[in-house]
Amino acid sequence: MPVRTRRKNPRRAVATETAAHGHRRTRMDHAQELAEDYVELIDDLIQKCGEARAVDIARHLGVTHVTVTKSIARLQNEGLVTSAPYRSIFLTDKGRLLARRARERHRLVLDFLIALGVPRNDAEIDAEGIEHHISPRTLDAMKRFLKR
Amino acid sequence: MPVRTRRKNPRRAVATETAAHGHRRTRMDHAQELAEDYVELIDDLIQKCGEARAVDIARHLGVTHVTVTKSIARLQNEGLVTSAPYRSIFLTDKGRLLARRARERHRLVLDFLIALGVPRNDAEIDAEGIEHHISPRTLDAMKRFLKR
DNA sequence: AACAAATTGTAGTATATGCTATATTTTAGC
DNA sequence: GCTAAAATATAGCATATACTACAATTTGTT
Repeated sequence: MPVRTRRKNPRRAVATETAAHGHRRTRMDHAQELAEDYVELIDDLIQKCGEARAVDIARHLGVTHVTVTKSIARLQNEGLVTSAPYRSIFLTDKGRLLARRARERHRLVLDFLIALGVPRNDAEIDAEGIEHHISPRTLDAMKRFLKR
Repeated sequence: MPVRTRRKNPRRAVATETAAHGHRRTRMDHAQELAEDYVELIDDLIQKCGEARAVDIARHLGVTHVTVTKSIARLQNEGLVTSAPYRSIFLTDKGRLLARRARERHRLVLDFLIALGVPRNDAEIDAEGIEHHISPRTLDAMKRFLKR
């Protein structure tokens, strides 16, 4: 008595490959997500407070300072920030570029959601997660919507 | 020579707490994300193929069967699926409910992006990531947009 | 200058999610 | 029934990201 059926479906194979591609994109989005959040926040803190400290980043993200310290170490390995023990955190040119791109995308998604009729509070929270999953085509569509 | 400035800003403290809340929501979204993707896919496979097998799930998600096996074990611990060695995977009532909710949200976000003017291919990939970061208010706004 | 407070660093732990390699079980074909 | 192929399970490894506890350093106050 077979406990499962076997089906051969070449068309479904193609659909599956497409879906797999989509899921891989999502995982890649996630892998980049923390870096984008950090450099964006570091950029904000430098502009608003003159410097970025681990304690401020931790408060902003709702994690412990240990999590921030370890994350900063990884970002330094990726060439996005520079930091030294007990010193402020700085962005590299690469980090600043990523921060700018992230902020632009964040700003656009936020403006779009508000224009769509989402209350600002909800829009701000949702934009935080949505911004990392927007392809250029979707960004373009949101821009067109904002211009109408 | 101080290496950083100290600023006291009560209003900024409130803003930081709000931001932290937003980031926590995003992390909670992520924590739930894999479960939603799995139960939605399992539901799809059961409906379209009569059964859900690890090998099909792995292909669809673009991961190895080992990753699926471990993830299924976690979902079973969460009461979302039932599975036994070398046997098909089934959804529990709880899992079926989550799958339905996830699919509805997925469908809505996808339709919305297409209506917005995003090419279907991009819309499908973006929806995969976006669907997990949509609050009820944003869902409502998308529904209104689709009805216009 | 001394001391308290605040911040940062280190060690260790935990879970999630991904992989390779290999073993085991089930299914399909002959 | 036997064997090959396919699917699944297990072991071990890796990275990311989160925490607690405690130590070290810096900053602020007196």
